[in-house]
Amino acid sequence: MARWEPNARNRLVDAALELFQERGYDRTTVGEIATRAGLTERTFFRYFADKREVLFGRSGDLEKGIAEAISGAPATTSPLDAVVGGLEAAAAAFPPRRDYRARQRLIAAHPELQERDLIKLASLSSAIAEALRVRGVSEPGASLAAEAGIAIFKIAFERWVGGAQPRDLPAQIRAALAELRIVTGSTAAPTRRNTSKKTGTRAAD
Amino acid sequence: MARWEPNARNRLVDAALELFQERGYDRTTVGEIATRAGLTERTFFRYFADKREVLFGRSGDLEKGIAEAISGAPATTSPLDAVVGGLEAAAAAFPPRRDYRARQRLIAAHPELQERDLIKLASLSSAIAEALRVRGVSEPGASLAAEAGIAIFKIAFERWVGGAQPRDLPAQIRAALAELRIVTGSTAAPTRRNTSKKTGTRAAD
DNA sequence: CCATTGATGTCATATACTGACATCAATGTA
DNA sequence: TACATTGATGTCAGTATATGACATCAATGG
Repeated sequence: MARWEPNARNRLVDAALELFQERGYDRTTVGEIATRAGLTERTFFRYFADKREVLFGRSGDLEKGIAEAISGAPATTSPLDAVVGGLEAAAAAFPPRRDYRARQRLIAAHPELQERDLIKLASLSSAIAEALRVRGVSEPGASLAAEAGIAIFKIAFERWVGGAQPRDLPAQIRAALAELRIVTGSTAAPTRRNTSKKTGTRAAD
Repeated sequence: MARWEPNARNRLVDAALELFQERGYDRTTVGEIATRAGLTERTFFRYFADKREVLFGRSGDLEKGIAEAISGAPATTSPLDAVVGGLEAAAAAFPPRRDYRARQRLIAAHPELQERDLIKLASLSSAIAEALRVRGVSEPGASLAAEAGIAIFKIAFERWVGGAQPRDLPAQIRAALAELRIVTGSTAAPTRRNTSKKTGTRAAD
């Protein structure tokens, strides 16, 4: 018999989600979360740096997946197409949108959670920019393409989760990309030559 | 004789900046800031919702200025051009970049301050999107153009404050816009530095 | 002359978070 | 077997942020 029940981390996440639903985010203390999970407040802070973080556990995985998808894109793919391709690939593996509804409601209602959400996206943006630089895209193009990708993802995700009629997240992403190209005044065909200036030197995937 | 020294708010801001420089952000308590400003901790929290906010006092003005500039743009101006025009106009009125250096260093070194910075930009993005909607731009185009504008501003501001050679902030903004157009596939050109001052980047050959 | 206002102070308290140290089953190892 | 080590957890004390309730008192205006 194990000394402790397993999955302490998951128990904390579940307890937190339940309690946030039942009583709201600010009227739930970390101590209450820990108690429901059969642990103590001190242990909560060993798993999560702060109270907000319990809602953002898996954000690192996404980062890794997207960066890999970008690295794997053909060398001829343009920066933004590589980014959006990576986003689509990651999005295809997302759980059904109903799993995000409660969480998104919480975030929308609490600025401190929005802040955390935003910094996770900023971190994702940095990872994407880095993946582009490895492909030979120079600054500030890499950062701008990354930020554009994040903008696309934000709007697509928002509409996917919140929209009335269910539409595929990858489809939302493609739609947002097309719309961005319209508002930026882009007229060129979607797939163009790589704008990288070091195309020939990129690593062979 | 007035009952209290005037400019309590500014005194708090100045005291905070001084102390953050002297001892670092986390080793400065709100009580110390208040004391240096000749006030009490409680009064600090009457002027600022939290400790971070003391570094973000004027962000509301920017929002208003940009929104107005967008509303004032000719009806024929494209959404993104209207946004960037607004940003340029606001940027032209910025204090010299050395006034931002210390603050940006602080923010860069403290995730909690980055979070606050990001949510201010998100708020600016919402205001811009709203101004575009008033102009008749529909969703998701309005939000995407707004986010694209923020992306441009972020990169331009970063390079303006941190860059080695001083280059006009409006010029940085125009350069970032040109680069974004390249990277979204608006023009097919390499990501070379555009040395021309005002014109958009053309295909170099 | 007096009531009101408003910026500030005082005090009490909740909650988030951290450091230091204790506990003790499991696990390895002489 | 005996014993040292490890690692997840608990206990406890403390600090800092943030908020509510109430007090103060010069200035202001009728």
